[in-house]
Amino acid sequence: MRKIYALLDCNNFYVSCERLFAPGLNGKPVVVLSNNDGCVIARSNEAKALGIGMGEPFFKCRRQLAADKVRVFSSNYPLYADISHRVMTVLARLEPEVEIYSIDEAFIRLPAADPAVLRETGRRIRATIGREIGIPVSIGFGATKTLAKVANRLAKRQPEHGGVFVLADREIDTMLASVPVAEIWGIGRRSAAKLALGGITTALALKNAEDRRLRRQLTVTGLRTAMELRGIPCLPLEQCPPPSQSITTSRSFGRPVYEPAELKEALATYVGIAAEKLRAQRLTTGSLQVFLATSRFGAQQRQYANSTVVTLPSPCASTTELIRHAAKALQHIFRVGHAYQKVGVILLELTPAGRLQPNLFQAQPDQRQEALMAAMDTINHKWGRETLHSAATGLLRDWKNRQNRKSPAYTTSWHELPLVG
DNA sequence: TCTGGGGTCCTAGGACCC
DNA sequence: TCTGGGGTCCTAGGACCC
Repeated sequence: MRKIYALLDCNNFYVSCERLFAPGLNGKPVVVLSNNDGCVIARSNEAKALGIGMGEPFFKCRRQLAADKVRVFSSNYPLYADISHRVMTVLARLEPEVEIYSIDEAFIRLPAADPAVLRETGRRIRATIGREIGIPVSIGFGATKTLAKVANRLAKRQPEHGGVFVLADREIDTMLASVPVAEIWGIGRRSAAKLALGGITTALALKNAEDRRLRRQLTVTGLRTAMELRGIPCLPLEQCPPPSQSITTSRSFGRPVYEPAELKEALATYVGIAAEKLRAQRLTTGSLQVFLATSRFGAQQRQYANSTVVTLPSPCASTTELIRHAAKALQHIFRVGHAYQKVGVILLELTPAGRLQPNLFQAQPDQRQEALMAAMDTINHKWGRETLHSAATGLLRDWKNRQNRKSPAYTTSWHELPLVG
C-alpha cells in the first residue's frame, strides 16, 4: 500500500513550554537562551517580528531586547524534555507509526489518502495535542520525509492553512519553485553555495538536477535529497531509535579557567553526567575522549585546543573509574597558561552492558562498583541530579556556567511545583 | 565582559596486509 | 635495482541536523 509521511513540529517549542506555566507571556515577545546564556535559540513569533535572529549572541542583542521589553529565559531542559515526552505520548496514542526525530519533531507514516482526509487527520492531531498538553504544533504531509518537511514549513509560514498543510502531487513543482534550496532539509550553507555556482537556487532546480553532478558535488547524501524531492523515499521511518554510538558531555565555563584543579573538577562533573546517561541506556564504554579548548573568539589571546583518546582496559560504566581515566588523559593535553573556555568528554565504543568481554586479568566485573552506581542512580533519579556525586567534582565549583534567567522545573522537581493562588 | 550542546553520516588518505 | 594490484581498517575533517 502506498504510504505518505507527515512531519509534526512544535511551534517555537522552548518558548511554548515557558508560556504553559506563565500564560501572561502569550502574545508577548519571548526568547530562550542557549546554555551559559550565550545565544538566542528560540523566539516567539513576536520576537521574530522584532528582527531578533536565530543564534544571535545574547550580548549583542541584549540592549535591543531590553528596549523592546522582550522576556528572556535561560534554557530549562528538564522542563522541555518532560513536555516533549508528553507531546510524543499523545501522538503515539493517535498514530501507530511514529519516529521521534528530535525534542520537538516527529515523523508519522500513514496510508496514502485523499488530501482532504489527510488534512482532517492533521487537524485532529493538532487539536488533541493543543487540548491535552497546550503546545501549538504544525503538521505537513508529503510523499517523503523531505517533502513532509517542505509541507511543514508551508504549514507554519502561511497562517491561512491553520497549521496543517498537505503537499499534493500536482502542486509539488509550483511549491518547490518558490522554496530556496538552502531551506531544504539536508542542504546547509556549504552545499547551497556550491549549488548556487551551478545556477541551482530553488528546490525545484535541485529536484531536476542531473544525478552525476549531484553525486560528485554533494556525495550520496545530496543525491538522496534530490530523489526524495522527486517523491522516491530514501530515508526510512525509524520507529525504534538505534542505540547511541557516542555520548558527549561538555559545557562552557562561566569565566576563563586557568587552573588544572578546576579543569579536573569540571571534567569529573561531566564524566559523571555522561556515565549516568550511559547506565540509563544500559551500555558500557570501551574508550573515552577528553578534549579542552580556549575560546574560538577574542583574537587577543593565544588559542589552544586538543583532545586525546584513552582505551579502557575493559568496558566500563562506573563513574569513579571513568573519572580516573579521564583525569589522566587531561594531564596529557593540559598546557599551562591558557584561558580555557571548555572541557568535555566523549564516551565511545558503546556496547550493551551484561555481555561484557571480561578482561583477561580481571576475573569478573566489580560487583560492588555496580551496586554503588545503581544506588547512586536511584537516589539521583528520585532527588535530582547530583544529589549524590563524586567528591572529585568539587564543592565550590566557581567555574560553573551562567543561567541567570531560568524558570522553575515546574514538572520534574518537587521543590519547584507551580503554586496556584 | 559576554558567542550552546549533542549528535550522525560520508569521504579521503594513510597504514597495513597478502 | 626495479617493479603490482587489490583489499581492509582506521582516523581526521567536513557537512549537516536540531
